[in-house]
Amino acid sequence: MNDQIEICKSDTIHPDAIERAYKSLPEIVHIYDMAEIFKILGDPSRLRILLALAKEELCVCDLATLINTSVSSVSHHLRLMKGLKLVKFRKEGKLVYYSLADEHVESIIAETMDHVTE
Amino acid sequence: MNDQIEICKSDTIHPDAIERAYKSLPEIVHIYDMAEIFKILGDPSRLRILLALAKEELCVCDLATLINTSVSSVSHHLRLMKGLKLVKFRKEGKLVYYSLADEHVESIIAETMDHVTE
DNA sequence: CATATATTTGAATAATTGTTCAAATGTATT
DNA sequence: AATACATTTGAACAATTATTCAAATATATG
Repeated sequence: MNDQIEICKSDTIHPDAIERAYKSLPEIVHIYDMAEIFKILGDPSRLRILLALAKEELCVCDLATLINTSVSSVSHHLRLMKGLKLVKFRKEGKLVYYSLADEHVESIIAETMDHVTE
Repeated sequence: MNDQIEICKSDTIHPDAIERAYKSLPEIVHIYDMAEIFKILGDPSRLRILLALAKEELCVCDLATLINTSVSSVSHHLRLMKGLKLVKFRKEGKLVYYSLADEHVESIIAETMDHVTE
């Protein structure tokens, strides 16, 4: 076996604690879903977009002006966030208006803001 | 200028909305700090480590067994999370026990869990 | 229909990152 | 001291990703 090189010799140092912790873990699929969301939130440009949308409904062009990047870049970010249901949109003529999909996004960011400002 | 190719022609489609949104944004440094935290949370292995530590204090070896990866990999993850004050540790002989640094981490993950399970 | 503007999309590139491997460090035990 | 085991560390590699550029759509207007 390959594992023995890296894995601890005494395979289970605290078997009971491991067992309890293991049983408390959410379903693996939910863990992957959460990781995907956090990965999306882990980019300053996207965070700024979401924070802006928490305050105002804005079109793609507004967002590009606001965070000072290309329209294309903003559009790519919005596509990712649409995919994870973090933002929603409505079309009005040439323009596409984006806004937050639900209040969870705000809560998650607010909680993290608390963490970094304390 | 280079900008004119990508930036919208009508530089400000909704100047008032942009202004309001801009003023509501947190300081840029906090946005970058938050992004760093989310980036760290955006990995399934690290999420599992944090979720396990939310339930039990565990040593590096326990964590490696629990999430079925190498000790080295776990150690690298823990180093990153230590750096962002997401986990804390105490040494006891050969062993190093890790636990969550504060309850914010749990709240952030819990809020996100709500989002993915609804 | 032709033009103008907003948005989307796909490919390419540069940068970041998770894991592995090998070696080093720290701490007990014989 | 020497051995054993837990943990850390650094370098290397493969995979992922943010941005840019160019081109394609979509929608209004002259």
